[in-house]
Amino acid sequence: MKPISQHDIAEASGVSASTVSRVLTNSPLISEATRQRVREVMDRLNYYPSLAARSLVTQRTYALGVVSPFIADAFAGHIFAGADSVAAENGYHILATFSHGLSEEQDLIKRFVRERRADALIVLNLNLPAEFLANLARDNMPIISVGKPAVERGIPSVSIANGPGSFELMNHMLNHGYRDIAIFTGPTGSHDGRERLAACLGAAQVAGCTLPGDRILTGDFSSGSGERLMTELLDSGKKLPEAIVALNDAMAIGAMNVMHQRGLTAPRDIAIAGFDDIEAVDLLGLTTVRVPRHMMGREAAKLALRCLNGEIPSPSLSIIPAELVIRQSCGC
Amino acid sequence: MKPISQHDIAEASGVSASTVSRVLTNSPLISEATRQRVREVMDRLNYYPSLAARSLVTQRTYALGVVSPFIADAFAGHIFAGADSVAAENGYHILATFSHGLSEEQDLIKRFVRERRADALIVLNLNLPAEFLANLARDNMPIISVGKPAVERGIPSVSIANGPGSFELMNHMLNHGYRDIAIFTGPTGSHDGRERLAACLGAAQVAGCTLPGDRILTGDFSSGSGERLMTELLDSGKKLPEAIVALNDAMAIGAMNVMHQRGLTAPRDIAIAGFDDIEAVDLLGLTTVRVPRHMMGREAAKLALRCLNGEIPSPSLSIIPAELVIRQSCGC
DNA sequence: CTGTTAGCGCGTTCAC
DNA sequence: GTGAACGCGCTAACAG
Repeated sequence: MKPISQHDIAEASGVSASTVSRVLTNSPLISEATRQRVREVMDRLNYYPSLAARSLVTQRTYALGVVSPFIADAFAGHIFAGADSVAAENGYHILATFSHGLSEEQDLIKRFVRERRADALIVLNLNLPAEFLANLARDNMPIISVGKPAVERGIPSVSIANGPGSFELMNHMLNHGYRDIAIFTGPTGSHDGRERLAACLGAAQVAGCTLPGDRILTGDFSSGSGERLMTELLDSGKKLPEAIVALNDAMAIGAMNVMHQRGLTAPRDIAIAGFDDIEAVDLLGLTTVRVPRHMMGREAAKLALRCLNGEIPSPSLSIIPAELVIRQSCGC
Repeated sequence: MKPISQHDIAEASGVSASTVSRVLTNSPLISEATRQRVREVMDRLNYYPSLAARSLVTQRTYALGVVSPFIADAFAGHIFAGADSVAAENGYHILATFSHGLSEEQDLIKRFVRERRADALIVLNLNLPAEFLANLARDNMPIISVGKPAVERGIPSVSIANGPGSFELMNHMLNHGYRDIAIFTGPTGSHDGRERLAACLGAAQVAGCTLPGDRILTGDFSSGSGERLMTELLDSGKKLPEAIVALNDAMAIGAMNVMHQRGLTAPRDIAIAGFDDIEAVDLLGLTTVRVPRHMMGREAAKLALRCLNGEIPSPSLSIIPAELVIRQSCGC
């Protein structure tokens, strides 16, 4: 069954194809009467314009490409959902792709661009070489970074308020009266990790509490490293800290697992907090800082859409507030 | 900067546009020599054919629509990733959308179909009225169901081997020597819940172990209901079961939380197992059954692609094996 | 094997 | 206000 075309509508309503096109594009040069009539016929025949044909002439696909590193699929789901929600509000769709490694990512993007599959790109954990990005710019393809800010490279970005979030979290722990606090950090290369650590240290300092160097333990954001760090702490024979602030939830969970195995519980024996608010931690009662992934997706899509309207001076940074989520593990 | 077109390639390589088209579509009616030459020019000029133009004539978009209920975004991420992996292998892309409620879902799908945004549809938790599906069929849009099988409605489906998975899990618990086992079930309406329960009961029976009615506790797949059920068990004053089989992980986690609060640990005090293998449970050491979401996505995309090649007799069911994942909570 | 011709379904001039 | 003619970039006959 062949789909109905503009031409069919034209015939059925006794006008020309261009008139139908005009009502489709909401052209003002149309009498209300014919507009009504044509609209009716379109409804009755259940007509939608062919995107391919429209794209061909407008050079727009009404799709936003979202490319995510393969690992991040759970994380990505929320970003997609957020982006999709604003996309849908604007007649757009989300073209989702996962990349396995940097070089494949570049190929994917190149295809998106050259095939004109999408009007703009949203890239998670953007990590592309500068010259590659320059080429994209030449192709007139707006690109948005989610997660790691890339504003200095002229790319509108949306990222999390790591600083304020960590500061607030740390403050909360300090307000509980804890003074001997250990911090489980992320890998040294991590942008998020650095920001979070700095803010935690800052909060401690403001509270007149200086953390000795051996209370800053370097992990890698994996739950395994959380387990390792906690084990070291317990096996060191030294005095245990009153509280632990893990710079992400996975490490916090790892730490809690070890505690659990040793018959310790949070916050009774050691208070603990994390960062991210991944699904699991609600169930564990972990106090943490929420990274609103859905909203990040929304924000990214908004930026993308704005770029498409030429509204945005390329460099622009949108910081999503991170909300302290208080559960029981902190001692509350 | 205007994108290069087929025409540009034709000029640059001294042939006609159709020749370029032929090498693009891998037509055999081309001399190896010119093919090489044209290919070279395409590479050099970094040319990719415009999808819109191609779609317009071939009536194919090379996109697979995936629509997921909004709630399932974490779950959906893995399905997307899986579907995308086979899509990519075939030059396809994934158009992802989230629906909020059934009526919006229908609207979304209708647009997909009429605008010809996608060549086939993959629907998660398909729950569409029969007449609606009939219309889709009239529009020649293949549709695949993921999760709930809908084969009886003539729709190719991919779902999980709930039965075998649960049977194996239950067997494992029985092999541990547990005879007094409580089961936390899903909501009565749930397809998955029913299948899992039946298999558990079957396994018990085979082992010559009959579970009394008060050992079948009705939950709703939420962690809250797991907590509630466990609390009831503990507060009942009656003898505790040796083991608990929760028909999904969320309930198992809820139950573990309550145990934890009461100073009990699994498997020491009560052994426990779940179903799904969501991210959280690895960290908790929960024995469970893995639902391979990535593979389900792959399978769905394969089915969709096959439909597009006319290879599939509409009704077809693809059951993804569910793998027992043994951790510590069962007593191992 | 290759070039020429004709649309695919739509938006956009330009006349009327 | 409305219709006719043209072109977006590509594939698919039809000739040669």
